[in-house]
Amino acid sequence: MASRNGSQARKREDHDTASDLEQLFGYNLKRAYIIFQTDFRKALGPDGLGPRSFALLALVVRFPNITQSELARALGIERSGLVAIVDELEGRGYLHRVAVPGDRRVQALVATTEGSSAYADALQRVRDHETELLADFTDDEKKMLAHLLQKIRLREDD
Amino acid sequence: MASRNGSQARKREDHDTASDLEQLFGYNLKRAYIIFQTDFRKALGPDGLGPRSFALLALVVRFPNITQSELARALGIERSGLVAIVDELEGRGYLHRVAVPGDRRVQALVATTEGSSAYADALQRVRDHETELLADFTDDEKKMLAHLLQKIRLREDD
DNA sequence: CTTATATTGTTTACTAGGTTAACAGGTTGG
DNA sequence: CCAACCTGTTAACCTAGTAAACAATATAAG
Repeated sequence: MASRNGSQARKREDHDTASDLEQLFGYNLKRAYIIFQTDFRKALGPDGLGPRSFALLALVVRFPNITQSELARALGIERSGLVAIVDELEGRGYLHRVAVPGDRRVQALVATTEGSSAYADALQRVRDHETELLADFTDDEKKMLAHLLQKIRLREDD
Repeated sequence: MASRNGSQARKREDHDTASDLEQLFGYNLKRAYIIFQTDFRKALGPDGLGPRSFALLALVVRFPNITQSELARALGIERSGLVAIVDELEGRGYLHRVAVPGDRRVQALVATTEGSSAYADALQRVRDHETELLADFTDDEKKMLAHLLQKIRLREDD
């Protein structure tokens, strides 16, 4: 039995006992992000692309011959962090590094046909999972959410 | 001269060259979260509390004698992940583990006065940094953002 | 041309923030 | 009394990065 101490009689689950955390945008943003990320993995399966690989492949498919430095800038991460992701995607046969005639430092990235179709398939799954996650949202709410998140991203380079 | 050239000069950032990523909620949520998290650290300094420790301390201050299992549920992480955070906060002298008379398995957590005031200070800094990050947002937009993020969190236990 | 500076991809070591599985000790329901 | 279940904890692991150094290459300045 071991009932709680008298001073601690109120239950944690009560709505009127919310912590400061619930009012903070950063905390709620994080929790929301975790929900999406978890569902992303579920949608693409245990052997499917991870979020990072998916994002990188999206850019390579969209911008053939993009370089790793450009990718790093577009994704907002360091160049060094890209290497492992590119290695993984090359290992799957989804893209390859190709030499660029004018500049021998650069390794441009090009998606294979297998990579393009794997990406198209993954994109559909991701869109479906997002649609389901936001099933309770009206079109206006979705538009508003997209707008507000984009607006936050504008503050990126301050 | 200024009008046409200016808009043509932007290359990758243009709307007509956007990747699919820009339309995905998960990706934008992640980027927004990164922006907040980075600014959080800047606001609290190199030796300040990290986001995890801050969140845990917030709950301990708000709910004295909360247990680690209850914390894990509230924060949405595993019990095992809490140990290091509690150790850190105990090491800083911000809280301590206390035995609970009725149940010898449990170690209830109580914030010290030092912990409470460090938390109050940190909370103020975090609120200020969020205010600044969202300086371009109207009150309606902030309310809407808070509402939408909370709504996403409702899908947590599906 | 030559020298200084910058850029590109890469490796290595490190950090943050978790998870999963196992476990000992303590509690509780049948 | 015993089986099942909680609690905190450790250990090993995973994801997603950063920071610093480096060789090869490219570009700018004198």
